[in-house]
Amino acid sequence: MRKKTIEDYVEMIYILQNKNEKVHTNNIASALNINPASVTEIFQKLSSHGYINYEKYSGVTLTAKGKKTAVATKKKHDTLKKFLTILGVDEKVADIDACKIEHIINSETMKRLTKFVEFVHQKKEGPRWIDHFKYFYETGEYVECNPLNEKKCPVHMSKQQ
Amino acid sequence: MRKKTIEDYVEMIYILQNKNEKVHTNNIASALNINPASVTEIFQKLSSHGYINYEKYSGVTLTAKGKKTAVATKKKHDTLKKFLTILGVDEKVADIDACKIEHIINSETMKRLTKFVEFVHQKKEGPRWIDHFKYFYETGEYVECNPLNEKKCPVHMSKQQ
DNA sequence: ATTATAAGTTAGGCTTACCTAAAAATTTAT
DNA sequence: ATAAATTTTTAGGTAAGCCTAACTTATAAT
Repeated sequence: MRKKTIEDYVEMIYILQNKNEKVHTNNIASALNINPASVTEIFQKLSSHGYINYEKYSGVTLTAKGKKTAVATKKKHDTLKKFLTILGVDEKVADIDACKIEHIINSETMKRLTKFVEFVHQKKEGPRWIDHFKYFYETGEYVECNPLNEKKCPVHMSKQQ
Repeated sequence: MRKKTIEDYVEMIYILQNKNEKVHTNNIASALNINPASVTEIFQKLSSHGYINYEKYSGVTLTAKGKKTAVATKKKHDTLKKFLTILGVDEKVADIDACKIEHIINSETMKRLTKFVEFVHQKKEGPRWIDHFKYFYETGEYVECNPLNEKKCPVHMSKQQ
């Protein structure tokens, strides 16, 4: 697997912290599939960078700074996942991709994607064009359609059975 | 800058190869902002993996395998960039992000994005909802609109002045 | 309370992707 | 055709991010 970033670890600590009070090397090690000894090193690094409170042998908790980073990262993750899901990407794949993209994406781009997700969610049933996109994706056929002849439109017909 | 992948190098060799016949260490070194000595090592690695034809002191050319990888990578890059541009991301930013995402994105996700770009480009003026998205992005206001009352719609009105 | 077990840490090692400095090969200028 | 300049390679070094094995501390069982 790819080298993990500080964000990966902080995010995972955040997730685990919401289950148990403190997070221990073994929790992280098994969650991220690395050696507990490596987690100790990572704890030392995260601590020296001010992301966590760390006392030897007693687990860690996030500092304010760490929590801020974690929340921001998780938010990016969730938004990316939603975004990919809107396009029809399988949920598991969307999750994997979100986890990679969240660390490298530019904040401007992220802002656009966030707004896009908001935009799509304005109507609870989602905009009409999404059905058209999915139809295009499945069949390769591009169908023009507007509210007037929706009844005649194969995209929406198939939905109405 | 981020660690470069094999794909980064192969892609860059491909780009430079379309200008000059052969590609030399210095070309890559200055294009990717790394030391020429490092490029020699990279050439050795790429050669041993069958991506390039490499003879000491005489530059490199892509093998069939290398070219295939390069074309595939560049295609991903271009599609990602187009995709982000559709959402309104600044061209330079889109380029930077495309260059990172192209190496990590899942092929299923890539397929969706590719289809999405095709979908949007079916109509040369682009679909109506994009204007609505951009309006939403700028103003925060979500405007419902369909072809019937387009004249009354602030999104399209502002376009018609 | 002592011992066995589990969890966490340290020390030392490996690999990768870079680097610098110096040596070797090639190209250019006279 | 030789010397000078440029390009490329080699050799050796560093930092990051992981590893294993051995040691230390903490926890649980009797």
